[in-house]
Amino acid sequence: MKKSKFAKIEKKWQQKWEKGKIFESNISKKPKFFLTIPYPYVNGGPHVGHSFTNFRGDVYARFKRMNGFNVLYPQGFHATGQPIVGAIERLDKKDPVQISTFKLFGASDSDIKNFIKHGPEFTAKYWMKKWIQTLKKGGFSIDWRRSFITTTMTPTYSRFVEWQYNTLKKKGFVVQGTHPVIWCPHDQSPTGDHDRLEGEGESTIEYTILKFRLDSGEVLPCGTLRPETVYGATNLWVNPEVEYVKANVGKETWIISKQAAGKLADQLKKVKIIGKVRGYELMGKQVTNPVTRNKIMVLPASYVDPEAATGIVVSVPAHAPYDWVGLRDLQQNPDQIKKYGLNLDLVLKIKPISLIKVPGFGEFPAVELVEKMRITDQKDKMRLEKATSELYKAEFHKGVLNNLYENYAGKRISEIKEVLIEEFKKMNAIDSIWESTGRVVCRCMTVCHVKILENQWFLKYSDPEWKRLTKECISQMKFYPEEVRSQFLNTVDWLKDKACTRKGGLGTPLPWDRQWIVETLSDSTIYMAYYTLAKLIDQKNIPSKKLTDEVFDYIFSGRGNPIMISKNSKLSKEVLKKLRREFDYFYPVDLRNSGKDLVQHHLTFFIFHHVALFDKKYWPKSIGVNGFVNVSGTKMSKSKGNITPMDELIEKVGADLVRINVVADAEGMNDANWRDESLSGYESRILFLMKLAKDLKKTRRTSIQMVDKFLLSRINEMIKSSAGNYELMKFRSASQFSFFDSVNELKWYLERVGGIKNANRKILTEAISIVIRLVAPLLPHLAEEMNQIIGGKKLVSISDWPKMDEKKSDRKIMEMENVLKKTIDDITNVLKLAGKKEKLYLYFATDKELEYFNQSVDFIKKRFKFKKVSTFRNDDEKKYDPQNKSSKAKFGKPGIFLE
RNA sequence: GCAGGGGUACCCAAGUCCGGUCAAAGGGACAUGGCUUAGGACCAUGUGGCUUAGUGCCUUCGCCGGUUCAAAUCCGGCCUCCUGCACCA
Repeated sequence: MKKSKFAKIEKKWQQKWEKGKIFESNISKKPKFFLTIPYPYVNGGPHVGHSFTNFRGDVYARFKRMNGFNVLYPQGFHATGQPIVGAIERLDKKDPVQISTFKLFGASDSDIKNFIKHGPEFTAKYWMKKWIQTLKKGGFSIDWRRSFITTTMTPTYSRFVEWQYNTLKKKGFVVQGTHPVIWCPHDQSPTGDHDRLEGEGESTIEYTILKFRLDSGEVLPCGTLRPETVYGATNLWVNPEVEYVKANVGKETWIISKQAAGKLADQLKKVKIIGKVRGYELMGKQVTNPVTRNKIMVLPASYVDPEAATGIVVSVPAHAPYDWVGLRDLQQNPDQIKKYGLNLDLVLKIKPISLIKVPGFGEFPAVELVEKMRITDQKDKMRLEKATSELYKAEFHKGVLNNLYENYAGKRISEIKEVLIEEFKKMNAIDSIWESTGRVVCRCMTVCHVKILENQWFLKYSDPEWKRLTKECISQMKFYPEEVRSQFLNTVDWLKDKACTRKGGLGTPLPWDRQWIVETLSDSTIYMAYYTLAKLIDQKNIPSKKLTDEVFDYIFSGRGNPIMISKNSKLSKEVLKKLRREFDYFYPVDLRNSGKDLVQHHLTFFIFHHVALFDKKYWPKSIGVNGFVNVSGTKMSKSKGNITPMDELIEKVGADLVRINVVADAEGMNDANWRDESLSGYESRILFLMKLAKDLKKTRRTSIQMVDKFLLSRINEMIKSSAGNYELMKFRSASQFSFFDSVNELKWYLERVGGIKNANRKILTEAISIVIRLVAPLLPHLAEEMNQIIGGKKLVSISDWPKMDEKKSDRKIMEMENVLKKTIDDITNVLKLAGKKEKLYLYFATDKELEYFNQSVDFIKKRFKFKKVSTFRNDDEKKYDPQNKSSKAKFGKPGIFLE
């Protein structure tokens, strides 16, 4: 692989930075600025996808450092939970995808053997080292003394998590409860989106069970999402080919599919199977409708799926396309009726019962829709599904109940559904069963169902007071871009209680119930506070057992008696006070930057936990959010094989080019796009600046001209516009001003003065030195290099941001230069229309323009290769003006005559 | 389904909050000319249409409609793309 031409330069400056310890941040008199980005999960190395968030963090850190802040920019590493454990399991099974992913990031065969041999913690630490190597190569301005890896691998950090949860529990924000989850009966664990072979995005939903009863007292429970249609039930459907079971459910005996029995057993019901019933045995039996008390019949339907709900279905043919088609099929098939020994007359007598009036439909919407869509039989599942969802939606939102409902006639379904369910409950007519919204298959190939977990621990995000505090914090925060604020507020509103513990994977056990481990998103909400302590904890080699809850309470709040606490914890009073001082100096978090996908969970949790655990003065100050990184316009993913490791990229094109190519590509919530073809544009401009810096010694002129003042004016403008955009994390705009516009101004200046020799050394040096500092956050290594070339002694990384000098920013000169540029455009235009000319005559309306242009005659002459250029006031009597062009002259627009 | 953010010329993208100065910054890409032994790099010009000695006009900013002397920008409706939706990092 070809190495970047900047590699040597970058290495050189990285070493100087490290030697000078300039990014190590200690308590000082300067104002501090504390920023963090999420710690990466270490089951692989960094790739371009990480680069956006990471580099944005570093650019901002560098910008703030140059603006007089004592910047703390630390970096930790994350290894809580299942993924790294899963990765090792896959390696063990020789999974080629996992092996190639690790190899992509630079692991060798022997590394991989070691991963399997030494397990997840070893592997996580291996990748942490890789990350640090790459970040150093990228020139990140991180204080490495504060790094750590979660959670139990750093016992002191684990202790910190324990303090966090003990405290949350004391405040009532951690509670125990039950909760439905999608569950794999084989793995005996919840099946999250990422663990699914099939059914990503499916969630849990509660079906109502309508308890129809046989005369014998046994229950035929029907699962439905529309219990309100029970009034229109004409029959039940049972699949004659399926073997059902008879089971004691609570105090009743239910006939249900075998699968349903399994589900109910996982849903807090006592289920005991006591026998079997063949579907066909139920045909023709009479059951009593639990609400209307009407008697209806059990009929056969092949579409009834034993996997779905109870495996028994209530038929409402007027409003359910499936039911109508089932009924129609049966009525047109006397053989079938005979086969199951049903009474032909009774079957033929069944008619749909109309319940709901929907605009656009008559009495029996399902019948109409089936005919309209030409659904031929119950095997036509595609069209039946479509008809069902269409009709259900229409009826739910626009449907109105008819007179069958007595008290509720005329009401909309959407407003009456819950009321009816309550009523049915009181009648002991219903029960419920949980289902997933669609089929979910676990990675282990097992079909999943819903389990109701008991004794799960929850973070009580639903707590109104907690929500209120969080919103109060949000209202005081800054957001970059400001648009995400409403997203945070919305998230706070809809956030419900969240399970915060798990049974498997790496992590910190819940201190009071150690069978549970604090789950990853829940142990990573306030760890920024740990950065402020990490350095001292390492240096003083403080054991975790000395970090008692009392100690943490004192450090984070300042409350408590240090002498007593020191005595109890055996932590020296001096160290205790030092820890407190570190925290108090660096906290709060001034900026947290992250990808936009984290807004709805991590970043919101981050705020929740801070307001719960810390005093107001330690609440976070701002959040920055950015988009993702696409590669050449397509989303990055393992399956597309377009994951580009950051390391490789830095080797190939250099850290600064990678940095600017990502960071300056998009701002706001937009996704950045890695494009190789953009690199040459950056590179050629960088090389131009480098050459200019080297060429400074060739400058000869000492007099000051208008052009010089113009250059300084423009560069001064750039200071302001760059800074404003850097401040708002709008790095694309910042690069526009600091880099592209500045380079264009410098190029224009060189052309105006007629080459480097005719440039004014003092002016040009000043301009370049400003530009170097303006681009330094984006191109830190190359800025250092250029600064050295022009004789700068101090490291740019810790230099002051250039000051905007109002006196040097001369509006009038910029206006004049604009007149000149416009005039040049006009001359170009005329030449194009009129053909080649040799002499130019310009007529000005003001002396000022005349004077300005007189200093630029050589430039104009050279540019158009004129033999002669003459300038006049428009009222000059001695002027040469055969076509009276001087009459066209206005301020800002001189008259032009060419011949 | 719920919530949030988008759709601007060949491509990326600024402009939208605070209507006119917007045929619409900047960057790519392409074309022509210059420079060069050649290639690259660099410089100039051009990239909706017609017109013109430096001008003027018409059409254009997802689609349809509205407000206004005036709309990429304000209002209403529609189409469409992206992100998240929980025990998963």
